Amino acid sequence: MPTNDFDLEHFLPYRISLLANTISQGIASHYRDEHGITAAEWRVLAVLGRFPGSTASRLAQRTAMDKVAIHRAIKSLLARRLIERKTDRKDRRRRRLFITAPLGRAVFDDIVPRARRFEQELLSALSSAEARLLQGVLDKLQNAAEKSLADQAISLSSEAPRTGSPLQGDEA
Amino acid sequence: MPTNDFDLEHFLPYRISLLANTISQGIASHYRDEHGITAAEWRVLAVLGRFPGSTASRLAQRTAMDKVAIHRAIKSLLARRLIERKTDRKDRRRRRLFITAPLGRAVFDDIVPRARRFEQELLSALSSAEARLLQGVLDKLQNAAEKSLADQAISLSSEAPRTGSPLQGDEA
DNA sequence: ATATATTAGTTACATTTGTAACTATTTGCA
DNA sequence: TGCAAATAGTTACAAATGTAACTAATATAT
Repeated sequence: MPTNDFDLEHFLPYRISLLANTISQGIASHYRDEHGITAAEWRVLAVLGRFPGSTASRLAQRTAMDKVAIHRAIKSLLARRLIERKTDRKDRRRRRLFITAPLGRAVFDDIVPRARRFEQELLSALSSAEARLLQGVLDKLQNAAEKSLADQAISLSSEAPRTGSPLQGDEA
Repeated sequence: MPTNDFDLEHFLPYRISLLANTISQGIASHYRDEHGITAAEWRVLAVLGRFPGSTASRLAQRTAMDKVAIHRAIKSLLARRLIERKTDRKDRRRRRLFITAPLGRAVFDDIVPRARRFEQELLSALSSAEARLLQGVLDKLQNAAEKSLADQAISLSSEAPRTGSPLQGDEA
């Protein structure tokens, strides 16, 4: 029996990918228009605002971007003097990053409220019940997706199957 | 007052983008491993399974991909003889596309159940109440995101502001 | 103490993706 | 009719992204 009744428009992975696409377009223009900031750069700034002195690899963990993407974002932010870099004296491989005093801070303080407003625009489309459930739903979907991904990785590799969880958490 | 309390991990656009990323990795490997199919190619197949004889531009509408992305997917599927192409006699610009009889169909019939299974893995992580709300939530978020995007476009252009809805629907 | 492995960060290259220009065909209309 | 505008599809080029190899510094183990 051939399967003709598959409907892309209601297929959950497609819906989510579409939504993420539309959102990232929206958010990209929010950031870009005023300050020429990409989404990746914005992520770096956001984490540095919260965790000043983070290293590139710490940023990679916290943003789920790989280290090359982080590197590029950092490079561009450094060039525009929105962040600065200090080599750690204990471990000279590490370079700690900080938002610069007047310049980077100004951009950051301008963008954060915009980001919040955009998020509010999205959330205000939902009923309060829906909004309340959303974070939990996203958590669960994220975990399920990661789990499925990990299971596949196991079934494909002839290596010894992993016992633990797929994504090890950060420190503290 | 500087804004230091912005938290990327709970920022809705980030969460959704992260989820979409993880899902698309998962789904990409689902498709790719057996048949060497990309997500774009899968979307084309999915629509052609439902609407045989669609043209490239119709596919672009139905998959929210632009015509160049569609073109590339089609090209690759043609090369592997998973789809075939017939020039419309009424309008010779149009080339109607069809999944090929044994080959394309076999791939399609193999992938659809996998896709469904993956979707089920995701949905089964949710409570029935959450699952029930999800489609509606995604619809609302999608509309809100599109609306915000459209509003921005208006505020940026010096053109006459649009009156209608941002995305015109399909025929039928 | 020294060789080996690991980690941080960077660079180089290949692949993918997006943007714009182009051809062929059809449509609208003076 | 015939000429401008629109549409379908394609191609060419530029920008973004991913993969792998590399350097420097530190940690580990003998």
